Amino acid sequence: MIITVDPHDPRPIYVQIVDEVRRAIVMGILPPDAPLPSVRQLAVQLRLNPNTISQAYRELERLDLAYVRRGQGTFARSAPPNDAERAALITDVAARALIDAHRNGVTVDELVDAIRRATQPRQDLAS
Amino acid sequence: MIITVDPHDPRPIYVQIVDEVRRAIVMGILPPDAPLPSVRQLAVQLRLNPNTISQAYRELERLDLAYVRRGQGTFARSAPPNDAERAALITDVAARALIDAHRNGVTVDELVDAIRRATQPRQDLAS
Amino acid sequence: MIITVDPHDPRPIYVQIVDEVRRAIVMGILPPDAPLPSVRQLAVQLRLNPNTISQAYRELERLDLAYVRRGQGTFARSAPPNDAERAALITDVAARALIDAHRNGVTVDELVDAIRRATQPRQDLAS
Amino acid sequence: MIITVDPHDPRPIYVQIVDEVRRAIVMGILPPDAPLPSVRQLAVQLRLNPNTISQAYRELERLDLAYVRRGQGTFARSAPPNDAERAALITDVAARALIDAHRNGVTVDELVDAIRRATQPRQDLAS
DNA sequence: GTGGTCTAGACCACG
DNA sequence: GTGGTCTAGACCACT
Repeated sequence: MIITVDPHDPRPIYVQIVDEVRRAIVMGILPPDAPLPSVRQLAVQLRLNPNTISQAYRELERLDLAYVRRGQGTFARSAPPNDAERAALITDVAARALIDAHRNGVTVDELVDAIRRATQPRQDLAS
Repeated sequence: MIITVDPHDPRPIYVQIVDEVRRAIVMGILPPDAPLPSVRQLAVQLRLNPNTISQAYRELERLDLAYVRRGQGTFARSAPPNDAERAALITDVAARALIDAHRNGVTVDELVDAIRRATQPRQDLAS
Repeated sequence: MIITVDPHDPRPIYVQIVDEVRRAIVMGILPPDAPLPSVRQLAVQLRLNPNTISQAYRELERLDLAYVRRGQGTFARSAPPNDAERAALITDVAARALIDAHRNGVTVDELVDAIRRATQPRQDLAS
Repeated sequence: MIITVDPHDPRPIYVQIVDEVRRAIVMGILPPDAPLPSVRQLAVQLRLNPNTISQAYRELERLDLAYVRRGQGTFARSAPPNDAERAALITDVAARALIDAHRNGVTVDELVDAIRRATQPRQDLAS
């Protein structure tokens, strides 16, 4: 289980951790009851204060994505969604993006182009 | 020119104002040199602290979307639709969509597909 | 609005604060949208670290009993329950106490006596 | 003698064990000098770390509810039903009820009334 | 070993 | 002024 944080990311660090772990759980990379890295271990690995990790884990518990067993650690809770749930989720994400685009006067093509550009930043520079 | 803010919106109030005005300018609703509402007038209308409006207008000036004429007020920039500004706006929208997708374990391809599907609901089946 | 904490209480301090504020809100002492004491102010008053107050307020927000307005402060949210809700609440509390008592082999009379004793600790010592 | 623990119970595991055994002893289910299950046996049965059972038994000894005979095991105290212990247990139950009531803005009188009402559902209306 | 609580103190964004 | 985030470091309870 690899978790990374980016200090240049505008999201608070603890939110970045929440998002990373959420993704791992939602996608089934972390199956139910799988142990998350311990607070201290992750703090050392990411060179962060344990409190920051703790805050992230507390948030995950609040989101019902993880649970704590005293003296044992933190564990993943929810099962990955089935195909129908996943399809609905994808549609939701797309819908939110479209609303955001529309609100800002951005066309669909511009949005898709920008997404492509952001995720395939470098083409072949050679030749 | 109608500006609204939503206290439930997670964006800071002043950012909401910036976004509203930016959109109006970028989309041509506010033509070059058109006067923006005065700080005091807008503060009364939105029931906000004038400082908040000021902060938004300062940000608009910083973004080169407006300019101040002492004693006269704030005006939309006369420059041609600011391409750089528009590009930044598009990039922002794309970035938000990508964060949302990543958060939910949705891949870029799935996101783009869903956007396309949502906006081209009907497809010509003929040759 | 008076809030007190007792270091001898086994509950964590932040939980004590949550309980005090919750009670004030639930009982209508703090009407909807009434401002809670600011984090710093309460920290000074209770001689606690602001982080501890913050943790309590975050929990209140999680419980949907308070909300935060950036730069303005924290405010009470829910309205006091009506009579029927209140009666149901009281019945629930009593039911939980009875279950607890039964589980521990404590009779109803013993429970009531102990409650009376705990809340009227000193009778007239004179005469 | 059946002992169960519930991982969802907010009480620490070892406290749950103490409470179960305490109740059995206080209520006379475990007569004086009756042997408690061995640490290892109970650990296997409850799928717990033997250290946890040990901690519970140590607490029981501290509470003067059990005693250890080296090489033989742990036994219920022979003393007459421990009045002091029982009183402490009753006080604990009452204290929990009071915290719960206070948390929910329920007064002591309301709590006692509700308890009485719940346990004396029918009342003689005759003379 | 695990997570939970608390203190002290810093810096930031917001209104 | 407000709350939010983060660091550093301490002590505690639990397994």
